[in-house]
Amino acid sequence: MSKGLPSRAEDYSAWYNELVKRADLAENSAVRGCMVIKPYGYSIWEKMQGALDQMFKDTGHSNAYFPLFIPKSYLSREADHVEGFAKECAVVTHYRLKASDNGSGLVVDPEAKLEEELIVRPTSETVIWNTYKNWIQSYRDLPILVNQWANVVRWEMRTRLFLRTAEFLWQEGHTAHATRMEAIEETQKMLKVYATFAEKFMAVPVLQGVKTESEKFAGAVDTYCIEALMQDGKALQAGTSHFLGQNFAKAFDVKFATKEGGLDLVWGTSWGVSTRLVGGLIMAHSDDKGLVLPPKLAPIQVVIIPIVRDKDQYALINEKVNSIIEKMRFHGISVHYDNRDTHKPGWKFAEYELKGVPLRLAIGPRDLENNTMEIARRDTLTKETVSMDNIEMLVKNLLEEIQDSIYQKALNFREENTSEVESYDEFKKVLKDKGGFVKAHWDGTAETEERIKKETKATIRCILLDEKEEQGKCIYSGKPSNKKVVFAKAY
RNA sequence: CGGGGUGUAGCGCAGUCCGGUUAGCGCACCUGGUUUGGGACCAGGGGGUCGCAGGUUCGAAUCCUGCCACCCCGACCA
Repeated sequence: MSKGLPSRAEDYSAWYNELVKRADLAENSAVRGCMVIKPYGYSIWEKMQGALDQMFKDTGHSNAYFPLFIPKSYLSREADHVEGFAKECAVVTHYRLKASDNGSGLVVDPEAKLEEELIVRPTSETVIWNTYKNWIQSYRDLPILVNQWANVVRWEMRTRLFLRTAEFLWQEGHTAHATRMEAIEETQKMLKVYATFAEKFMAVPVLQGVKTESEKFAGAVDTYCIEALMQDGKALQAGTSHFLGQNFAKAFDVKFATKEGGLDLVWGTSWGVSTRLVGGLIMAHSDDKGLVLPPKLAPIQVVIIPIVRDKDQYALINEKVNSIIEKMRFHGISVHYDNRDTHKPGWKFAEYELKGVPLRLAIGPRDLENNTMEIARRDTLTKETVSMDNIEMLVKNLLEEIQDSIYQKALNFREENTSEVESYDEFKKVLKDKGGFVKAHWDGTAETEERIKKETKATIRCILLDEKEEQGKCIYSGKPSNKKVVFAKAY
Protein backbone atom coordinates (compact mmCIF):
# COMPACT_ATOMS: atom_id res chain seq x y z
CA MET A 1 0.00 0.00 0.00
CA SER A 2 1.24 3.45 -0.85
CA LYS A 3 1.83 5.62 2.17
CA GLY A 4 0.66 9.07 3.00
CA LEU A 5 -2.24 11.14 1.83
CA PRO A 6 -1.82 14.43 0.04
CA SER A 7 -1.87 17.03 2.80
CA ARG A 8 -4.81 19.32 3.39
CA ALA A 9 -2.65 22.41 3.17
CA GLU A 10 -1.13 21.34 -0.11
CA ASP A 11 -4.29 20.32 -1.96
CA TYR A 12 -7.47 20.06 0.03
CA SER A 13 -9.46 18.70 -2.84
CA ALA A 14 -6.97 15.94 -3.64
CA TRP A 15 -6.74 15.12 0.07
CA TYR A 16 -10.49 14.64 0.22
CA ASN A 17 -10.72 12.51 -2.91
CA GLU A 18 -7.83 10.29 -1.90
CA LEU A 19 -9.09 9.91 1.62
CA VAL A 20 -12.52 8.77 0.48
CA LYS A 21 -10.93 6.12 -1.70
CA ARG A 22 -8.16 4.95 0.59
CA ALA A 23 -10.36 4.74 3.65
CA ASP A 24 -12.58 2.42 1.63
CA LEU A 25 -15.62 4.66 1.86
CA ALA A 26 -16.55 4.92 -1.80
CA GLU A 27 -15.26 4.86 -5.34
CA ASN A 28 -16.36 6.05 -8.73
CA SER A 29 -18.51 3.60 -10.61
CA ALA A 30 -18.65 2.64 -14.24
CA VAL A 31 -21.53 5.09 -14.56
CA ARG A 32 -20.36 8.67 -14.75
CA GLY A 33 -21.23 10.69 -11.70
CA CYS A 34 -22.49 7.74 -9.71
CA MET A 35 -20.55 6.23 -6.85
CA VAL A 36 -20.18 2.82 -5.33
CA ILE A 37 -20.54 3.18 -1.59
CA LYS A 38 -18.29 0.54 -0.11
CA PRO A 39 -19.14 -1.40 3.04
CA TYR A 40 -17.16 0.81 5.40
CA GLY A 41 -18.65 3.99 3.95
CA TYR A 42 -22.09 2.51 3.92
CA SER A 43 -21.86 1.52 7.55
CA ILE A 44 -21.28 5.19 8.44
CA TRP A 45 -24.41 6.05 6.48
CA GLU A 46 -26.27 3.29 8.31
CA LYS A 47 -25.21 4.79 11.64
CA MET A 48 -26.53 8.14 10.48
CA GLN A 49 -29.76 6.58 9.30
CA GLY A 50 -30.24 4.78 12.56
CA ALA A 51 -29.92 7.92 14.67
CA LEU A 52 -32.01 10.08 12.35
CA ASP A 53 -34.71 7.49 11.91
CA GLN A 54 -35.12 7.26 15.67
CA MET A 55 -35.34 11.04 15.91
CA PHE A 56 -38.00 11.16 13.18
CA LYS A 57 -40.03 8.51 14.96
CA ASP A 58 -39.65 10.29 18.28
CA THR A 59 -41.18 13.35 16.64
CA GLY A 60 -44.17 11.38 15.39
CA HIS A 61 -43.19 10.45 11.85
CA SER A 62 -43.62 7.13 10.06
CA ASN A 63 -41.75 5.71 7.12
CA ALA A 64 -43.38 4.94 3.78
CA TYR A 65 -42.21 4.39 0.25
CA PHE A 66 -43.17 6.10 -3.00
CA PRO A 67 -42.14 5.17 -6.55
CA LEU A 68 -38.84 5.90 -8.20
CA PHE A 69 -40.59 7.07 -11.37
CA ILE A 70 -42.67 10.17 -11.74
CA PRO A 71 -44.87 10.92 -14.76
CA LYS A 72 -43.31 13.81 -16.60
CA SER A 73 -46.46 15.88 -16.40
CA TYR A 74 -46.39 15.88 -12.60
CA LEU A 75 -43.17 17.83 -12.52
CA SER A 76 -44.64 20.73 -14.46
CA ARG A 77 -47.61 21.17 -12.13
CA GLU A 78 -45.68 23.48 -9.82
CA ALA A 79 -44.06 26.26 -11.84
CA ASP A 80 -41.01 26.98 -9.67
CA HIS A 81 -40.44 23.30 -9.06
CA VAL A 82 -40.19 22.44 -12.75
CA GLU A 83 -37.92 25.42 -13.28
CA GLY A 84 -35.58 24.16 -10.58
CA PHE A 85 -35.34 20.52 -11.54
CA ALA A 86 -36.15 20.10 -15.23
CA LYS A 87 -32.56 20.68 -16.31
CA GLU A 88 -31.17 17.79 -14.35
CA CYS A 89 -33.67 14.99 -14.80
CA ALA A 90 -33.04 11.51 -16.13
CA VAL A 91 -35.92 10.48 -18.35
CA VAL A 92 -37.29 7.03 -19.13
CA THR A 93 -38.75 6.92 -22.62
CA HIS A 94 -38.99 3.19 -23.43
CA TYR A 95 -39.69 -0.01 -21.60
CA ARG A 96 -38.00 -2.62 -23.76
CA LEU A 97 -34.82 -3.51 -25.60
CA LYS A 98 -34.33 -5.85 -28.50
CA ALA A 99 -31.48 -7.46 -30.38
CA SER A 100 -30.10 -5.05 -32.94
CA ASP A 101 -30.59 -5.81 -36.62
CA ASN A 102 -26.92 -6.43 -37.26
CA GLY A 103 -26.95 -8.91 -34.41
CA SER A 104 -24.43 -7.11 -32.25
CA GLY A 105 -25.88 -6.17 -28.92
CA LEU A 106 -29.12 -4.49 -27.91
CA VAL A 107 -31.01 -1.47 -29.10
CA VAL A 108 -33.99 0.37 -27.71
CA ASP A 109 -37.11 -1.09 -29.24
CA PRO A 110 -38.84 1.83 -30.96
CA GLU A 111 -42.13 -0.07 -30.66
CA ALA A 112 -41.85 0.18 -26.89
CA LYS A 113 -42.11 3.92 -26.51
CA LEU A 114 -43.91 5.03 -23.39
CA GLU A 115 -47.01 7.07 -23.95
CA GLU A 116 -45.89 9.44 -21.24
CA GLU A 117 -42.23 9.65 -20.33
CA LEU A 118 -41.26 8.96 -16.76
CA ILE A 119 -38.64 10.92 -14.94
CA VAL A 120 -36.44 9.39 -12.31
CA ARG A 121 -37.30 11.30 -9.14
CA PRO A 122 -34.98 14.19 -8.32
CA THR A 123 -37.18 14.65 -5.22
CA SER A 124 -40.64 13.32 -4.50
CA GLU A 125 -42.93 16.25 -3.70
CA THR A 126 -44.95 15.82 -6.87
CA VAL A 127 -45.66 12.10 -6.67
CA ILE A 128 -46.32 12.37 -2.95
CA TRP A 129 -48.72 15.29 -3.18
CA ASN A 130 -50.51 13.52 -5.98
CA THR A 131 -50.94 10.65 -3.54
CA TYR A 132 -51.91 12.86 -0.62
CA LYS A 133 -54.80 14.14 -2.68
CA ASN A 134 -56.39 10.73 -2.20
CA TRP A 135 -55.48 10.46 1.45
CA ILE A 136 -56.89 13.76 2.60
CA GLN A 137 -60.55 14.74 2.71
CA SER A 138 -61.06 16.17 6.16
CA TYR A 139 -59.16 17.96 8.89
CA ARG A 140 -59.43 14.59 10.66
CA ASP A 141 -56.98 13.15 8.13
CA LEU A 142 -54.36 15.68 9.14
CA PRO A 143 -51.57 15.97 9.89
CA ILE A 144 -49.79 13.43 7.72
CA LEU A 145 -46.25 12.92 8.97
CA VAL A 146 -44.34 10.71 6.56
CA ASN A 147 -40.71 10.12 5.78
CA GLN A 148 -39.09 7.99 3.12
CA TRP A 149 -35.57 6.66 2.79
CA ALA A 150 -34.77 6.59 -0.90
CA ASN A 151 -32.39 7.26 -3.72
CA VAL A 152 -32.82 10.22 -6.05
CA VAL A 153 -31.16 11.27 -9.28
CA ARG A 154 -30.04 14.73 -10.30
CA TRP A 155 -27.98 14.82 -13.47
CA GLU A 156 -25.21 17.06 -12.19
CA MET A 157 -22.54 18.41 -14.52
CA ARG A 158 -19.70 17.93 -12.09
CA THR A 159 -19.73 15.44 -9.31
CA ARG A 160 -17.63 14.60 -6.26
CA LEU A 161 -17.86 11.52 -4.12
CA PHE A 162 -20.52 12.01 -1.45
CA LEU A 163 -20.67 15.80 -1.86
CA ARG A 164 -22.45 15.85 -5.18
CA THR A 165 -23.28 12.68 -7.07
CA ALA A 166 -25.77 12.06 -9.85
CA GLU A 167 -27.54 9.48 -7.73
CA PHE A 168 -27.57 9.84 -3.98
CA LEU A 169 -29.25 8.33 -0.97
CA TRP A 170 -31.31 10.46 1.34
CA GLN A 171 -34.39 10.73 3.41
CA GLU A 172 -37.20 13.07 2.51
CA GLY A 173 -39.92 13.94 4.95
CA HIS A 174 -43.22 15.13 3.51
CA THR A 175 -45.88 16.42 5.85
CA ALA A 176 -49.34 17.86 5.37
CA HIS A 177 -51.11 20.14 7.85
CA ALA A 178 -54.38 21.94 8.41
CA THR A 179 -52.87 25.28 9.30
CA ARG A 180 -50.08 27.51 8.20
CA MET A 181 -48.77 27.81 11.73
CA GLU A 182 -48.63 24.09 12.25
CA ALA A 183 -46.68 23.60 9.02
CA ILE A 184 -44.22 26.32 9.94
CA GLU A 185 -43.74 24.75 13.35
CA GLU A 186 -43.09 21.40 11.70
CA THR A 187 -40.53 22.96 9.35
CA GLN A 188 -38.70 24.51 12.27
CA LYS A 189 -38.98 21.41 14.41
CA MET A 190 -37.27 19.32 11.76
CA LEU A 191 -34.58 21.93 11.31
CA LYS A 192 -33.88 21.54 15.03
CA VAL A 193 -33.75 17.78 14.61
CA TYR A 194 -31.12 18.19 11.91
CA ALA A 195 -29.13 20.67 13.96
CA THR A 196 -29.21 18.36 16.97
CA PHE A 197 -28.14 15.42 14.85
CA ALA A 198 -25.26 17.38 13.31
CA GLU A 199 -23.99 18.61 16.64
CA LYS A 200 -24.62 15.61 18.89
CA PHE A 201 -23.83 12.78 16.51
CA MET A 202 -21.63 14.22 13.78
CA ALA A 203 -19.92 16.59 16.24
CA VAL A 204 -20.27 19.29 13.62
CA PRO A 205 -21.54 22.70 14.78
CA VAL A 206 -24.06 24.23 12.39
CA LEU A 207 -25.62 27.59 11.73
CA GLN A 208 -29.38 27.61 11.50
CA GLY A 209 -31.06 30.04 9.20
CA VAL A 210 -33.33 30.78 6.29
CA LYS A 211 -32.32 30.85 2.64
CA THR A 212 -32.71 33.93 0.51
CA GLU A 213 -35.31 34.01 -2.24
CA SER A 214 -32.79 32.96 -4.88
CA GLU A 215 -31.24 30.15 -2.85
CA LYS A 216 -34.43 28.54 -1.60
CA PHE A 217 -35.86 25.22 -2.73
CA ALA A 218 -37.77 25.29 -6.00
CA GLY A 219 -41.39 25.24 -4.92
CA ALA A 220 -40.93 26.33 -1.30
CA VAL A 221 -42.18 29.46 0.41
CA ASP A 222 -39.25 29.36 2.84
CA THR A 223 -36.22 27.12 3.03
CA TYR A 224 -34.59 26.67 6.41
CA CYS A 225 -31.13 25.18 6.47
CA ILE A 226 -28.20 24.10 8.56
CA GLU A 227 -24.80 25.22 7.34
CA ALA A 228 -21.51 23.71 8.42
CA LEU A 229 -17.99 25.00 7.94
CA MET A 230 -15.36 22.73 6.46
CA GLN A 231 -11.65 22.86 7.26
CA ASP A 232 -10.81 24.66 4.03
CA GLY A 233 -13.08 27.53 4.99
CA LYS A 234 -15.90 26.59 2.65
CA ALA A 235 -19.47 26.13 3.77
CA LEU A 236 -21.52 23.01 3.29
CA GLN A 237 -25.30 23.00 3.25
CA ALA A 238 -25.92 20.01 5.44
CA GLY A 239 -29.69 19.81 5.57
CA THR A 240 -32.79 21.70 4.52
CA SER A 241 -36.32 21.96 5.79
CA HIS A 242 -38.87 23.62 3.54
CA PHE A 243 -42.10 25.36 4.35
CA LEU A 244 -44.07 24.69 1.18
CA GLY A 245 -47.05 26.85 2.00
CA GLN A 246 -49.98 25.68 -0.09
CA ASN A 247 -47.93 25.50 -3.27
CA PHE A 248 -48.08 21.75 -3.81
CA ALA A 249 -51.63 21.50 -2.49
CA LYS A 250 -52.60 24.03 -5.13
CA ALA A 251 -50.69 22.22 -7.87
CA PHE A 252 -52.22 18.85 -7.00
CA ASP A 253 -55.57 20.10 -5.79
CA VAL A 254 -55.28 18.81 -2.25
CA LYS A 255 -58.12 20.29 -0.22
CA PHE A 256 -59.72 19.36 3.07
CA ALA A 257 -62.99 20.05 4.84
CA THR A 258 -62.24 22.28 7.80
CA LYS A 259 -63.66 21.94 11.28
CA GLU A 260 -65.72 25.03 10.53
CA GLY A 261 -67.27 23.43 7.46
CA GLY A 262 -65.20 25.23 4.85
CA LEU A 263 -62.86 23.88 2.19
CA ASP A 264 -59.19 24.75 2.40
CA LEU A 265 -55.89 23.94 0.72
CA VAL A 266 -53.51 21.80 2.76
CA TRP A 267 -50.25 23.24 4.10
CA GLY A 268 -47.05 21.32 3.48
CA THR A 269 -43.45 20.84 4.47
CA SER A 270 -40.59 18.76 3.18
CA TRP A 271 -37.13 18.19 4.62
CA GLY A 272 -34.12 16.14 3.75
CA VAL A 273 -30.54 15.16 4.40
CA SER A 274 -28.43 13.00 2.16
CA THR A 275 -25.26 10.98 1.85
CA ARG A 276 -23.63 14.38 1.44
CA LEU A 277 -23.49 14.34 5.24
CA VAL A 278 -20.84 11.64 4.99
CA GLY A 279 -18.74 14.05 2.93
CA GLY A 280 -19.30 16.78 5.48
CA LEU A 281 -18.34 14.47 8.28
CA ILE A 282 -15.06 13.63 6.56
CA MET A 283 -14.16 17.23 5.81
CA ALA A 284 -15.06 18.55 9.23
CA HIS A 285 -12.75 16.42 11.36
CA SER A 286 -10.26 14.38 9.41
CA ASP A 287 -6.53 15.07 9.21
CA ASP A 288 -3.53 14.27 7.07
CA LYS A 289 -3.32 10.78 8.51
CA GLY A 290 -6.86 9.91 7.55
CA LEU A 291 -10.38 9.93 8.87
CA VAL A 292 -11.31 11.14 12.30
CA LEU A 293 -14.75 9.82 13.13
CA PRO A 294 -16.96 10.84 16.03
CA PRO A 295 -17.49 7.79 18.28
CA LYS A 296 -21.26 8.01 17.88
CA LEU A 297 -21.03 7.41 14.13
CA ALA A 298 -17.90 5.29 13.94
CA PRO A 299 -18.69 1.80 12.62
CA ILE A 300 -15.92 0.53 14.87
CA GLN A 301 -15.33 2.48 18.08
CA VAL A 302 -12.43 0.47 19.42
CA VAL A 303 -9.98 -1.77 17.63
CA ILE A 304 -7.80 -4.20 19.55
CA ILE A 305 -4.52 -5.28 18.00
CA PRO A 306 -2.51 -8.16 19.40
CA ILE A 307 1.26 -8.12 19.21
CA VAL A 308 2.45 -11.67 19.11
CA ARG A 309 5.90 -13.25 19.18
CA ASP A 310 5.04 -16.90 19.59
CA LYS A 311 2.03 -19.15 19.53
CA ASP A 312 1.81 -19.64 23.32
CA GLN A 313 1.42 -15.94 23.90
CA TYR A 314 -1.22 -15.83 21.25
CA ALA A 315 -3.58 -18.12 23.15
CA LEU A 316 -3.02 -16.13 26.30
CA ILE A 317 -3.68 -12.82 24.55
CA ASN A 318 -6.83 -14.16 22.91
CA GLU A 319 -8.15 -15.20 26.27
CA LYS A 320 -7.49 -11.82 27.86
CA VAL A 321 -8.89 -9.91 24.91
CA ASN A 322 -12.04 -11.97 24.69
CA SER A 323 -12.97 -11.21 28.27
CA ILE A 324 -12.34 -7.51 27.65
CA ILE A 325 -14.47 -7.57 24.50
CA GLU A 326 -17.31 -9.15 26.39
CA LYS A 327 -17.24 -6.39 29.01
CA MET A 328 -17.08 -3.69 26.37
CA ARG A 329 -20.00 -5.10 24.43
CA PHE A 330 -21.97 -5.18 27.64
CA HIS A 331 -21.48 -1.43 27.79
CA GLY A 332 -22.63 -0.99 24.21
CA ILE A 333 -19.19 -0.33 22.81
CA SER A 334 -18.56 -1.59 19.30
CA VAL A 335 -15.21 -3.30 19.33
CA HIS A 336 -13.24 -5.09 16.66
CA TYR A 337 -10.46 -7.53 17.44
CA ASP A 338 -8.08 -7.67 14.51
CA ASN A 339 -6.05 -10.80 15.12
CA ARG A 340 -5.23 -11.51 11.51
CA ASP A 341 -1.74 -12.90 11.17
CA THR A 342 -1.53 -11.72 7.59
CA HIS A 343 -0.71 -8.14 8.56
CA LYS A 344 1.83 -6.73 10.97
CA PRO A 345 0.89 -4.51 13.90
CA GLY A 346 2.47 -1.41 12.36
CA TRP A 347 0.46 -1.91 9.22
CA LYS A 348 -2.71 -2.25 11.26
CA PHE A 349 -1.97 0.89 13.27
CA ALA A 350 -1.72 2.90 10.08
CA GLU A 351 -4.76 1.23 8.58
CA TYR A 352 -7.10 1.98 11.48
CA GLU A 353 -5.81 5.52 11.70
CA LEU A 354 -6.69 5.95 8.05
CA LYS A 355 -10.15 4.60 8.81
CA GLY A 356 -10.68 6.90 11.75
CA VAL A 357 -11.33 4.35 14.48
CA PRO A 358 -11.53 6.54 17.61
CA LEU A 359 -9.60 4.28 20.00
CA ARG A 360 -6.97 1.65 19.50
CA LEU A 361 -5.83 -0.86 22.09
CA ALA A 362 -2.66 -2.87 21.66
CA ILE A 363 -1.69 -5.84 23.75
CA GLY A 364 1.65 -7.64 23.61
CA PRO A 365 4.03 -9.69 25.78
CA ARG A 366 5.01 -6.65 27.83
CA ASP A 367 1.38 -6.00 28.66
CA LEU A 368 0.73 -9.60 29.59
CA GLU A 369 3.46 -9.33 32.17
CA ASN A 370 2.26 -6.02 33.58
CA ASN A 371 -1.50 -6.47 33.16
CA THR A 372 -1.61 -3.39 30.89
CA MET A 373 -2.65 -2.29 27.42
CA GLU A 374 -1.56 0.56 25.21
CA ILE A 375 -4.43 2.89 24.40
CA ALA A 376 -4.21 5.38 21.54
CA ARG A 377 -6.61 8.19 20.66
CA ARG A 378 -7.23 8.87 17.00
CA ASP A 379 -8.25 12.48 17.43
CA THR A 380 -5.18 13.62 19.36
CA LEU A 381 -2.82 10.83 18.23
CA THR A 382 -1.69 10.43 21.83
CA LYS A 383 -1.10 7.09 23.50
CA GLU A 384 -0.48 5.79 26.96
CA THR A 385 -0.17 2.53 28.82
CA VAL A 386 -3.03 1.74 31.16
CA SER A 387 -4.11 -1.05 33.47
CA MET A 388 -6.27 -3.78 32.00
CA ASP A 389 -8.55 -3.68 35.01
CA ASN A 390 -11.78 -1.84 34.29
CA ILE A 391 -10.45 -0.79 30.94
CA GLU A 392 -13.99 -0.90 29.56
CA MET A 393 -14.95 2.03 31.79
CA LEU A 394 -11.92 4.00 30.70
CA VAL A 395 -12.83 3.31 27.08
CA LYS A 396 -16.43 4.31 27.62
CA ASN A 397 -15.41 7.61 29.17
CA LEU A 398 -12.78 8.29 26.57
CA LEU A 399 -15.27 7.74 23.75
CA GLU A 400 -17.51 10.38 25.29
CA GLU A 401 -14.57 12.68 25.76
CA ILE A 402 -13.51 12.28 22.13
CA GLN A 403 -17.03 12.99 20.94
CA ASP A 404 -17.07 16.24 22.95
CA SER A 405 -13.54 17.14 22.10
CA ILE A 406 -13.85 16.95 18.35
CA TYR A 407 -17.07 18.92 18.52
CA GLN A 408 -15.32 21.59 20.56
CA LYS A 409 -12.44 21.64 18.11
CA ALA A 410 -14.80 22.10 15.18
CA LEU A 411 -16.68 24.80 17.08
CA ASN A 412 -13.48 26.68 17.87
CA PHE A 413 -12.50 26.44 14.24
CA ARG A 414 -15.81 27.85 13.14
CA GLU A 415 -15.61 30.70 15.61
CA GLU A 416 -12.10 31.56 14.54
CA ASN A 417 -13.29 31.52 10.96
CA THR A 418 -16.39 33.61 11.33
CA SER A 419 -15.88 37.28 10.61
CA GLU A 420 -18.01 40.40 10.62
CA VAL A 421 -17.31 43.08 8.08
CA GLU A 422 -18.66 46.57 7.41
CA SER A 423 -17.35 47.30 3.94
CA TYR A 424 -17.10 45.54 0.60
CA ASP A 425 -13.31 45.92 0.53
CA GLU A 426 -13.04 44.30 3.91
CA PHE A 427 -15.47 41.60 2.75
CA LYS A 428 -13.35 40.73 -0.27
CA LYS A 429 -10.17 40.78 1.77
CA VAL A 430 -11.51 38.42 4.41
CA LEU A 431 -12.88 36.04 1.79
CA LYS A 432 -9.58 35.97 0.00
CA ASP A 433 -7.20 35.75 2.97
CA LYS A 434 -9.20 33.75 5.43
CA GLY A 435 -12.41 32.31 4.02
CA GLY A 436 -14.99 31.00 6.41
CA PHE A 437 -18.32 32.57 7.28
CA VAL A 438 -18.50 36.31 6.74
CA LYS A 439 -21.34 38.29 8.22
CA ALA A 440 -22.27 41.47 6.44
CA HIS A 441 -25.18 43.78 5.82
CA TRP A 442 -27.15 43.18 2.64
CA ASP A 443 -29.89 45.24 1.09
CA GLY A 444 -32.18 42.27 0.56
CA THR A 445 -32.21 42.40 -3.25
CA ALA A 446 -31.47 39.49 -5.55
CA GLU A 447 -29.45 41.82 -7.81
CA THR A 448 -26.95 42.64 -5.09
CA GLU A 449 -26.73 39.01 -4.06
CA GLU A 450 -26.08 38.01 -7.67
CA ARG A 451 -23.40 40.65 -8.21
CA ILE A 452 -21.55 39.71 -5.05
CA LYS A 453 -21.68 36.09 -6.14
CA LYS A 454 -20.30 36.92 -9.58
CA GLU A 455 -17.52 39.07 -8.20
CA THR A 456 -16.45 37.00 -5.21
CA LYS A 457 -17.99 33.53 -5.62
CA ALA A 458 -19.46 33.91 -2.17
CA THR A 459 -23.14 33.22 -1.71
CA ILE A 460 -25.51 34.06 1.09
CA ARG A 461 -25.60 30.87 3.07
CA CYS A 462 -28.47 31.95 5.23
CA ILE A 463 -30.12 34.60 7.30
CA LEU A 464 -29.54 33.42 10.85
CA LEU A 465 -32.65 32.69 12.88
CA ASP A 466 -31.15 34.33 15.94
CA GLU A 467 -29.33 37.20 14.26
CA LYS A 468 -29.68 40.43 16.20
CA GLU A 469 -31.31 43.45 14.58
CA GLU A 470 -29.03 46.40 13.99
CA GLN A 471 -29.12 49.37 11.66
CA GLY A 472 -26.50 49.20 8.96
CA LYS A 473 -25.73 49.70 5.32
CA CYS A 474 -25.45 47.06 2.62
CA ILE A 475 -21.75 46.50 1.94
CA TYR A 476 -22.42 46.52 -1.79
CA SER A 477 -25.14 49.08 -2.47
CA GLY A 478 -25.00 51.17 0.69
CA LYS A 479 -28.75 50.87 1.06
CA PRO A 480 -30.18 50.41 4.55
CA SER A 481 -30.24 46.96 6.17
CA ASN A 482 -31.42 45.87 9.58
CA LYS A 483 -29.62 42.55 9.85
CA LYS A 484 -26.36 41.02 8.84
CA VAL A 485 -26.50 37.85 6.75
CA VAL A 486 -23.96 35.06 6.47
CA PHE A 487 -21.87 34.81 3.33
CA ALA A 488 -19.37 32.10 2.38
CA LYS A 489 -17.94 30.23 -0.51
CA ALA A 490 -19.77 26.95 -0.55
CA TYR A 491 -19.65 23.41 -1.84
C1' C B 1 -21.11 23.42 -23.35
C1' G B 2 -15.86 26.50 -23.41
C1' G B 3 -10.40 25.93 -21.96
C1' G B 4 -6.55 22.42 -20.46
C1' G B 5 -4.93 17.44 -19.56
C1' U B 6 -4.75 12.07 -19.41
C1' G B 7 -5.75 6.99 -21.36
C1' U B 8 0.28 1.47 -20.96
C1' A B 9 -0.90 -4.99 -15.34
C1' G B 10 -5.58 -4.27 -9.69
C1' C B 11 -3.44 0.95 -8.31
C1' G B 12 0.33 4.82 -9.38
C1' C B 13 3.56 5.84 -13.34
C1' A B 14 8.08 5.69 -17.12
C1' G B 15 8.64 4.74 -22.27
C1' U B 16 5.74 8.34 -27.17
C1' C B 17 9.21 14.08 -29.06
C1' C B 18 13.35 10.99 -32.59
C1' G B 19 9.10 3.90 -35.02
C1' G B 20 13.28 -1.31 -34.33
C1' U B 21 15.17 -7.35 -29.56
C1' U B 22 10.87 -10.52 -25.44
C1' A B 23 7.04 -3.12 -23.18
C1' G B 24 9.60 -1.51 -18.04
C1' C B 25 9.43 0.39 -12.72
C1' G B 26 7.08 1.07 -7.64
C1' C B 27 2.99 -0.66 -4.74
C1' A B 28 -0.45 -4.65 -4.54
C1' C B 29 -0.89 -10.13 -5.54
C1' C B 30 1.12 -15.65 -5.21
C1' U B 31 5.10 -19.34 -3.10
C1' G B 32 9.08 -20.34 0.47
C1' G B 33 11.92 -18.62 4.52
C1' U B 34 13.27 -15.16 8.33
C1' U B 35 10.21 -11.59 11.03
C1' U B 36 6.07 -9.13 14.33
C1' G B 37 5.65 -2.79 20.26
C1' G B 38 4.45 2.28 13.98
C1' G B 39 3.07 0.79 7.01
C1' A B 40 9.21 -5.77 7.53
C1' C B 41 13.20 -8.25 4.72
C1' C B 42 15.36 -11.86 1.24
C1' A B 43 14.63 -15.17 -2.82
C1' G B 44 11.47 -16.84 -6.54
C1' G B 45 6.80 -16.19 -9.38
C1' G B 46 2.10 -14.74 -11.93
C1' G B 47 -0.38 -10.87 -14.33
C1' G B 48 -0.55 -6.50 -20.59
C1' U B 49 -6.11 -6.68 -26.91
C1' C B 50 -0.37 -0.19 -24.68
C1' G B 51 -8.66 3.40 -24.66
C1' C B 52 -11.27 1.94 -29.64
C1' A B 53 -11.31 1.88 -35.09
C1' G B 54 -8.85 2.75 -39.47
C1' G B 55 -4.35 4.30 -42.08
C1' U B 56 1.24 4.86 -43.19
C1' U B 57 5.39 1.29 -42.82
C1' C B 58 9.40 -4.46 -43.75
C1' G B 59 8.11 -3.12 -38.63
C1' A B 60 3.59 1.09 -34.55
C1' A B 61 2.62 1.98 -27.35
C1' U B 62 5.52 5.53 -30.50
C1' C B 63 3.66 8.72 -36.80
C1' C B 64 -1.42 10.25 -39.28
C1' U B 65 -7.04 10.45 -39.22
C1' G B 66 -11.51 9.67 -36.73
C1' C B 67 -14.04 8.26 -32.41
C1' C B 68 -14.68 7.17 -27.14
C1' A B 69 -13.84 7.63 -21.99
C1' C B 70 -12.14 9.94 -17.73
C1' C B 71 -9.84 14.01 -14.81
C1' C B 72 -8.92 19.33 -13.71
C1' C B 73 -10.50 24.65 -14.35
C1' G B 74 -14.78 27.45 -15.79
C1' A B 75 -20.18 27.79 -16.77
C1' C B 76 -24.37 25.20 -14.29
C1' C B 77 -26.26 23.22 -9.62
C1' A B 78 -30.78 20.67 -3.69
